[in-house]
Amino acid sequence: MSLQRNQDMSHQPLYLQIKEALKKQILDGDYAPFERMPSESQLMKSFDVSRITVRQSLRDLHAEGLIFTSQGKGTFASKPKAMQDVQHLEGLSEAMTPKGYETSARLLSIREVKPSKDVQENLNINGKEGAIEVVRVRYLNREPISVDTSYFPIAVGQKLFARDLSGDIFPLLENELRVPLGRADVSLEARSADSDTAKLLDINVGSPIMWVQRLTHDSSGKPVDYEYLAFRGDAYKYRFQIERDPSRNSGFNEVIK
Amino acid sequence: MSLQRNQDMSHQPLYLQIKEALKKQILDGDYAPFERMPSESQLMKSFDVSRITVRQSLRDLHAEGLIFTSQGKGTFASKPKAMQDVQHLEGLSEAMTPKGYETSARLLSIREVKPSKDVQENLNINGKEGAIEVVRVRYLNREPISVDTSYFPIAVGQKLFARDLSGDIFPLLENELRVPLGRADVSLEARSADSDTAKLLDINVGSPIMWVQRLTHDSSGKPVDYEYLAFRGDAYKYRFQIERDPSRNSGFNEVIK
DNA sequence: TATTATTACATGTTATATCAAGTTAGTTTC
DNA sequence: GAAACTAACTTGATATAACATGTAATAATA
Repeated sequence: MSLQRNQDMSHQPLYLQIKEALKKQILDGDYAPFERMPSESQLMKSFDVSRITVRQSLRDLHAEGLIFTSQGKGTFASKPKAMQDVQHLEGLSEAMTPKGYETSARLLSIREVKPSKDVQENLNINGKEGAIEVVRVRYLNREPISVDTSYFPIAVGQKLFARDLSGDIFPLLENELRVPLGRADVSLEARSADSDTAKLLDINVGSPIMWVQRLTHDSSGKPVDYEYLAFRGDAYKYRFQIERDPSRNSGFNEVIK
Repeated sequence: MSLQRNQDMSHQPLYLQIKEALKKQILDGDYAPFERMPSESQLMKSFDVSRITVRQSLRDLHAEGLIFTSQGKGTFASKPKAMQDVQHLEGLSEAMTPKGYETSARLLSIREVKPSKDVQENLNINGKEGAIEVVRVRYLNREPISVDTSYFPIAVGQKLFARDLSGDIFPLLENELRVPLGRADVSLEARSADSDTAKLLDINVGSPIMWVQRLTHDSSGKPVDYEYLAFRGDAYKYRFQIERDPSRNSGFNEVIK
């Protein structure tokens, strides 16, 4: 296994490279659920790194739930997480498209920018690469309801310059640019509108807005779109259903033995 | 600072002892949010351990969201945000406890009331029946983060009078009152704090709050708890993942983006 | 044969030591 | 005075080393 070592720029830490390599193997099914993985000393040899570096990789994988360890026994691939149902999606789309209303978008700007720390971390790019920023205002029945600020990696984002961005970007990505979309991480919080946002949304400064951060990945798990969505508080409601988790178990050590 | 070292049995690893000591300091408010904490070398001296041990403690605290670091600058106490997962139905303290936060609740009132239209419809009771109203302020790390107003049908609610309501109500319902919980309907929106809420949450009137309505059913589908949760906007974040449904090309992609 | 040591190997914990890289404040230089 | 340099911090990454502790298979023993 060859790692990109510290000779020039543009390299990731060894432990991250190892983590990604192992992660890929697990996700590719090279290790079946509950199958034992190579021991730390084996990994040290095959990657030619110290134990600390190996353990740092394993710790990250553990934190992501991809592996678990058992002292004296070894390290094992986890059972892959069950897919979430799609009920959330239904709730969100329902909130977004009340029947009989039309949505549209107005493009404010599209340009290459030096990405902020937050954008860098989420898109997994370094500060030297640029990112493509797209700012739009979205309307529901002629009324502004959100300001969307999206960041794309250069490779993907450059293709957007020549496209019509007055509609939806996701179908454009999927159908025209052939970027298969996968998981998205979303967070919601209530904030106050700053003056720019307030002006665009036609509300008073300080009015409540729903602040949404969403990181969308392609089907291989690579980030393709990180965005901030500022929704007018009085025009946005997020509905969904959740199930009580009946299994309150702890730890998988029992499973092995 | 004296640590229990490896002389006999019944001791915890040094890094865990250090982690707990620092955690206590943070939760006790010895370090204000965003305040710089002692550097790694200072911690090495004061605890008389190696840097690796200190860093292991800090890594755990970081994973729990209690601190954040900035290379070259230092390590800082976080302003903790309550985060809940949408996948499962759980109360706040259930969600937060495994992440290293301390939660508590203060009971403001519990009484029988004539239910509002909204409560009647959601609990599926008529205006002649009463309902039990429980109002509480919930705290995270000693700071108020939400005002919870819950309504229960008489049958369930009466049993709550004799109970300790300073913790989470869900486990109480399930374990002590033997009410098996099932699905819940939830909605989130951003609102402004009214004067009562603002006073209880120690924020200014008009500050953004996350307004949550939640209707919880038992496992047979009968409503058992309808509640309004007013979260401080700066202390609450709702986070979840969604999967793209490959079988359907419409869905959330088109709607949102 | 059944039990007990032994041994080999697994992860867990901790120490010491470098070098890299980001930040800050002071000092020098132009 | 402003810009550049430097020194002294900070956290980040990585190597080598040792011992503790848990597990499993094998060998020795009762």
